[in-house]
Amino acid sequence: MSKKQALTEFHRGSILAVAERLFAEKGTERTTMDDIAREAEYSKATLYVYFQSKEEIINAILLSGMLLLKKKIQEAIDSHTDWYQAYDAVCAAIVRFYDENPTAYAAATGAMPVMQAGGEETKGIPEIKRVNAEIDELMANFLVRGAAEGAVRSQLPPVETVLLFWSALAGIVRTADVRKKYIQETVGLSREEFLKHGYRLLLASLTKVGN
Amino acid sequence: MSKKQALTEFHRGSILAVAERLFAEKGTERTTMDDIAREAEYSKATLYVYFQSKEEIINAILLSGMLLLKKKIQEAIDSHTDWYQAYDAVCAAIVRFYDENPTAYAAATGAMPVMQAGGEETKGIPEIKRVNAEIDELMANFLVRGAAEGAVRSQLPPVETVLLFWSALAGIVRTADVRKKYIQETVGLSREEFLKHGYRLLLASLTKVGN
Amino acid sequence: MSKKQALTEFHRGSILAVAERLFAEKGTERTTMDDIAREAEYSKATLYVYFQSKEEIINAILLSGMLLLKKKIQEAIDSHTDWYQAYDAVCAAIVRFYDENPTAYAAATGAMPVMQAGGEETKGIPEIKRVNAEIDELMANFLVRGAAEGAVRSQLPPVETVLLFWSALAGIVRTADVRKKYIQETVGLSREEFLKHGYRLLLASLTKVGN
Amino acid sequence: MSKKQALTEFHRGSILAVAERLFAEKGTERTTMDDIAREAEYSKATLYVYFQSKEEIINAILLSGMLLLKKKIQEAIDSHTDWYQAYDAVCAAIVRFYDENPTAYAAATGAMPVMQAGGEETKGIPEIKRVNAEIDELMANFLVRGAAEGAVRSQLPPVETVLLFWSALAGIVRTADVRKKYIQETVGLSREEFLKHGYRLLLASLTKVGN
DNA sequence: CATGAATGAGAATTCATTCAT
DNA sequence: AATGAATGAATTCTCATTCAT
Repeated sequence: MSKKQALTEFHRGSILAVAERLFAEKGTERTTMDDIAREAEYSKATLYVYFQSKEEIINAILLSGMLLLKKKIQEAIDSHTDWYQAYDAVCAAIVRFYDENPTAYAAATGAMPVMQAGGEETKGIPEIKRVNAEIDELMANFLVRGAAEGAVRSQLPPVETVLLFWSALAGIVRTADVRKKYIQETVGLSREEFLKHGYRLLLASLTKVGN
Repeated sequence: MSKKQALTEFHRGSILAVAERLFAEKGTERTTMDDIAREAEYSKATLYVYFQSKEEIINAILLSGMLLLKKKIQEAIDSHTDWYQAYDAVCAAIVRFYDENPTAYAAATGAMPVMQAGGEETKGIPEIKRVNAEIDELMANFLVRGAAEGAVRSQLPPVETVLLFWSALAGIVRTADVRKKYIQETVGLSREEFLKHGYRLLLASLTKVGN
Repeated sequence: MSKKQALTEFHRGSILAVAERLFAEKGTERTTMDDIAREAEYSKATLYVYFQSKEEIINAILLSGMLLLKKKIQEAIDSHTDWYQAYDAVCAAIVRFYDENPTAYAAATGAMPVMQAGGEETKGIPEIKRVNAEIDELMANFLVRGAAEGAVRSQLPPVETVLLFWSALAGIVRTADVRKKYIQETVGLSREEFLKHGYRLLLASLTKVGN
Repeated sequence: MSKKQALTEFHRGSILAVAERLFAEKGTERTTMDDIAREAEYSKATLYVYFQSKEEIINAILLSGMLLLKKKIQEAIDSHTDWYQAYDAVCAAIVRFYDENPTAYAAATGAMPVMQAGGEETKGIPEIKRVNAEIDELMANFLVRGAAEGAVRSQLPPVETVLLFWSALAGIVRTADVRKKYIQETVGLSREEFLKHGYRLLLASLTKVGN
């Protein structure tokens, strides 16, 4: 990559980092280009040098986030030969990802609509959907491996189960964050403990015997 | 309630009904006061006679939605003496509620932030939180009943498990809707089937033996 | 017309009057909604209460201008039984119109493109074109009358001749205005004299014998 | 001219050629410096090496256009000894010029304001005006020649008549272009035929006997 | 000389909210 | 109570111009 390209990537990255943070804090809708410009310490016009529109910024965050998520999950899967340990690693990776990329996570789990009302699929959307599907596939294979190792109930259809597991986990992760204070007050668990219990509970639904 | 109060309630109700529908269609952010006024056939200024702000309209919808949800869940719990049948009824009620009150559901499951960034808790928020807690309690008791009847693993701490179950189900319901098309294409299940499989899977995590 | 409608018309009229003046001074492109709002002493948002867009303001000016022009020409035609006198009256009316409605005049003579680049004919454009055609017809009939009275060379095809005459006159009127100073300096004629000579010259091209 | 100057002229010419084309396509206002830079394959900043501002580019186009026009008219005048034939050649040259240099033509005929609202005459404007006057003179002499040859009514004051003729022709040329479709539909004439009829009609106003 | 990069100053349009009647 | 009218404050996006290298 040339020096010029590297610099461009650097600026795009700075902008995306700020945007990701602001989106996480206030949502994409309530985050204005002015906000991003101010925090990123660029002029508003400069934003438009690096991105064609606000939507492109959002999509860039979603896409890079999804790619990262895929990578993290893959690494977690490969990290342990023991399926149960790998399962924990995968869940932990997902939680960590949520912490660092809430906006992308929202899109990955369908909590944010990825297509515009306009109807025409905007630039970048197809890639996002593709990576989304690749993640599903990754997880489905992981389930198949679990079944092969005797850990997972073999009568569960992998793809469907992945979608269910994935959405259930997404719900738990989201709740653990949004209602953190409430959880602490009512059941006295830190977010991390709550999440751990959460994916243990989900594990029970996948495995042969109550865990 | 005096005649005047009744009339006021009528108008508030008309407005809320329209707002709920529009929020469901376009989201709260993209629904304007103009939209609501036009569809409800009031002048925009009149909206401000019955509600102090757009936010109050949103909160009113959330609150009434939560109250309704609580009622529906209570009814479902009471509908069957058999715990397993009651479980199905509860899940079905929740899904139905999501269809009819997506905005309130989003708030009930934490998918929508209920408090303003401003810091000061706006009017109505405490009530919403209270009802939210009451629903959790209702469900916790239902779990306890399940344990008493031998259906639910007794070592599960009820309140915590409810929160987990609740958030997992919320995730599944949301995904089933948002990714309906994707689910149909990849696993060939209708939304209803997918949801049914979903709460059966979650049931397995609660009960003693794989179901 | 109700009082309300009358008031609305009043406001629309005020806005249009200011816009017409600014368009005349700086052109439609360089006149901003801010300019119009400031001069008309409304807030910018109020402009959007009375007109859906800047384009609607422009079109409204064009249409009302064209209607007025048509009326003035009709009146001029009817003002004298003698064709030559009526001819002078028509030319004078057109000149006067140019003074008062330069923007509409520009559109009427094709000096301003009436359709948007977008392709889709925007609201109001068809009416404008229709009135434009009606004016051409009016003038063609006037020529026919001139021929019947023996004033105009009868071998001239009326519609075509009107288009030519009309565009030639438009050119003269425009030049008389834009190059007023230059004309004064080089030939020592006031704009009015220059114009009078202009339409006398054009008359010569229409009539049997050099005039 | 030094080699350096020649190179500079080359670059200025490249830029102006592109700008002229774009101005013709979209108008000066809607053509951006970015557009020009992209098409001319220079960086935007380089444009400012060769021209102080967008306005200077516009003026340079106007000036070179006017010079070209003057040359073409001169050639047309000299092309035939017969005045009537020369007249046709002049008109044809003007029409051709319009096709190739619409922006300059607009300025030459006053359809585009040549001076800025700012008041201070920008660089290049005086030259433009001078050439404009020279063209007028050229044409006036041509008229005088016509009178001497007995073709043109001798009582017509040459300079004034040139201005009138010139503006009338400008109007016809412009209309023939802008309303081409309308003309085709209503009188069934191609633009070329319409224009020919146009300058024949104008000829009648100049000559002794109806033509 | 040539240019990549950056931006200040707008531009049209939107929307929640207020207020006189 | 009900509302027509008005608007301040944003919002996304654009563009001519500058400047360090």
